[in-house]
Amino acid sequence: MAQDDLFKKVISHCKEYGFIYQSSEVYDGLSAVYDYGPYGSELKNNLKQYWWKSMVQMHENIVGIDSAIFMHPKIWKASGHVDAFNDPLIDNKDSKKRYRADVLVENFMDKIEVKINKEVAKAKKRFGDAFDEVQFRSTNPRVLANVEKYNTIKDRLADYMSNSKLDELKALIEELGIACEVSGSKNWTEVRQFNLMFSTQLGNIAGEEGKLYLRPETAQGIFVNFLNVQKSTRQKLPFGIAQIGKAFRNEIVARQFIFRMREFEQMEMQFFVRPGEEMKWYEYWKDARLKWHLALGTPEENLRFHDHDNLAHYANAAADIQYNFPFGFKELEGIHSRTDFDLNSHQELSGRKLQYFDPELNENYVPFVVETSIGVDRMFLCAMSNALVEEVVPGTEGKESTRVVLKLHPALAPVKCAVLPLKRNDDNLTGKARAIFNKIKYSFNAQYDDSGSIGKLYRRQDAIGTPYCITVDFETLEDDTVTIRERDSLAQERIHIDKIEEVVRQRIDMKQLFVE
RNA sequence: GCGAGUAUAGUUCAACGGCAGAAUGCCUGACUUCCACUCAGGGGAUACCGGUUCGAACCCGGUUACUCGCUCCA
Repeated sequence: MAQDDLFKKVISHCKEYGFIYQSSEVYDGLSAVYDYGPYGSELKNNLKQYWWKSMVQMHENIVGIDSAIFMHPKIWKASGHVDAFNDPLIDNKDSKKRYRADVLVENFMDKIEVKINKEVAKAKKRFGDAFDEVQFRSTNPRVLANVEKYNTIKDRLADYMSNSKLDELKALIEELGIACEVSGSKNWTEVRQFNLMFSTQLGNIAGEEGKLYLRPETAQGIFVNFLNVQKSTRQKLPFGIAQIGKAFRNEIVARQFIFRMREFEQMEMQFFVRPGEEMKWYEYWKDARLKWHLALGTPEENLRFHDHDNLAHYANAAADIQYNFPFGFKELEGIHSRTDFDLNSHQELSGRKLQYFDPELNENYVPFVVETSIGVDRMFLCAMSNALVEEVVPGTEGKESTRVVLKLHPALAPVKCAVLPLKRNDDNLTGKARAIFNKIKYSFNAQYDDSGSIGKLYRRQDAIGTPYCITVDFETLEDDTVTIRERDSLAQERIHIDKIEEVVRQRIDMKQLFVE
């Protein structure tokens, strides 16, 4: 399948088979918000369960929490989200290129600086050894004028930025005659503020609300609970705290289906380590997280590491695990060495000590943090893009037919097993099949279906990724055996009714993902 | 957010400014001994709001959503 073709097919398959719907569709939808349907929520839950098991249950030194979405507003001050994600943006109407307004001004200031230095260099050449640079800088009228200009701009920019004077920022850009690099024109839109965080209010009396943010990441809920968790679970460093939860971000451009949504779900783990040991653990988690993806059967060639060049304000090393989505290699998961930035900030702003007493070193310190952070929805999209296949299979009377099949790992599949009567108009067969379904439904998610020919029923189950189909035929009525059909190989095996639960349970067991 | 394009049954596509149709899927029944069989019947759509016109799915304006470009990230 061609790549962009695949993307369209994934989206329509998700809708058609009840995995994902556009939010508020009857009202024409809500931009960049999606709802998970019956099979989608099963798959999503299975992904979360796989992550939780592998992180929390498989590590004695990792525990899980579930912190609230609402948090004290100061948390976002401390984390840097209030300041770092409030970029003033401006568009050039001719080139359609978008810039950060403050960066435009800063670039202009850089040019002035270059001019000054050129002037100095020129004079140096002219005067030779006798040149006194300090004196020249403090007396040359052209240099002085430019320094004056530079400082004025710097002060004004600082004023406009810290006081959100967007109109004046635009006026400054026009006054300086800054032109777009691409179009060369000075045809600018208004400067607009980009707010990363959604705000809401606490308190139910109008006018008395306190401003509150919906969390833009789950990590801060872990940081502010660091000591609570450490003390109540008696953990010693290194140890980790994991959390799965919703986060909210206003995106400038939110697109590409569920890849970038305004409301999304994160699976994050913050691993607290002794300062100086963070790079060792950073490498450890990079490796561990890649293995997690490979265990699911995600092809190695579709996964790669991508090291960040521009580090976020809190990190000293950062890498992405990228997946080859239908629209190219994009970030699926991030592994960040977050230093002690977050705990330190919270310690400063709250005035509470957030330190660990290390009995080995006999000293207190603020731990360093290595974070693994993966988007559930991106993982969902990865699993779906990876699994959706169209293939030619032998059909009736030797004719070939195509089938659409979701080759999800059995442990992730929304429905584990379908029970299908070979003929639907025979009460003995349907009755027997229903009885089998009613027996196995307690063990795992199963389905009963008799509304079509056996071939059609198989195809339906293929389309939602059901790994096993139990077919009840006339032989079943005689000796209580059924055929169990495997989704990917189409192989059929005859087993006794009493063995169904055991056989299926063993093949869908998540345990097999943890065996090295 | 800006620009360009798109919007008709669940899906894929038709319909001159003049009765909105097909295929497929779905539901019901019949038939069928292992990979979308066949037959009969049924339900189902012009994204939304307004304008032009005797008459609008079709022309015009606006809104919304989606796709593609420009930025950021899980």
